[in-house]
Amino acid sequence: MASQPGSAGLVDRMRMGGIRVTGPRRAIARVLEEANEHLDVEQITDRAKKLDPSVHRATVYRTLGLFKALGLVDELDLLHMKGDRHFYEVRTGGDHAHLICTTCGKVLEPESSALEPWRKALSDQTGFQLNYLRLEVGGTCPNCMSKQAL
Amino acid sequence: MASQPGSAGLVDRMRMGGIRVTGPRRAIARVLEEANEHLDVEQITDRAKKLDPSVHRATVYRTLGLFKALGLVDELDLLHMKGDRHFYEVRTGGDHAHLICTTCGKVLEPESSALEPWRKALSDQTGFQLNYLRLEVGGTCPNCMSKQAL
DNA sequence: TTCAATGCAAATCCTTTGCATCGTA
DNA sequence: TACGATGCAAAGGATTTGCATTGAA
Repeated sequence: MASQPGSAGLVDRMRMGGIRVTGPRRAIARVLEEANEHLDVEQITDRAKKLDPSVHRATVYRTLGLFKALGLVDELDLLHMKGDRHFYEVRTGGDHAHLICTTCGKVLEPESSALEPWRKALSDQTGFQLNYLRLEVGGTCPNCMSKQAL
Repeated sequence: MASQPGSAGLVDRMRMGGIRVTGPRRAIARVLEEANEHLDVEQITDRAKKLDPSVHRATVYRTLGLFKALGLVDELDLLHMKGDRHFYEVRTGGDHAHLICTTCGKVLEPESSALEPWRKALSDQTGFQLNYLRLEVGGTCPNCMSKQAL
């Protein structure tokens, strides 16, 4: 449990961020924290409604925008596999890549700490202060490859 | 997977891909090849119209979709800096990152050949056949940082 | 000649916004 | 209590699609 960005729950992090903790926000936060996959707005809305039926889609958009601005969640598009929907995940401490099978849509999240030296070098060379890294890799998973071979 | 991804011009690569070479496609290809920045659909349409006034926005969408499917171009969103527009660039041989200043919007394209070992390891570990890599890094450029310091 | 490609306009899909009301701090 | 947050509905913007026509191979 690192004690930096990803240590506390979203509700606490909302308070730290200085925004109000409301019913809809609790529901959305819980949905995100309990998700095992990457959810899009529609999925988040549906699940949040089960926790609090009053949650409206517009609120989900607004809340995700806020969470994103506070650095509580990251927005992904997973290479636009299926339309232009965006997906969300709780932001944890470390960078990680997203490895997407462009055939079946499966998503893996390999560790990418090996990129740290590269990142540091990039910062040194360009003078940029880096604060966000998104790495998405597309390919074909072993399972889909064997199916294609048939 | 044409012979050498970045070797031939888009028109030749269209032929290799087995799609017809039409006026609108020539115009769009030329716009992409002559662009120094990353263009969105609107910009591509505007510029293509100067070469061939009949080019319609719908054709640009269809053509970009085809080019993407053939691996001739890559689609980027540059971290959704300005709305959710997508940007396009001609696909060359090697991977490269996109480094985006989230304050002024400037985009750099640092070499990322240093990622090659990581990519190989990822492929070995997961069994995926990798064919696409998108790396987008957000930060603040030196210029914007000094302005903020004031 | 043939069938892919195109222009056009309408349809879709995703996301944002105006406004009156509600509820956290 | 005050002001941020929300629900609802309507607006907005980007992208896609149906269809008749055009044109590359």
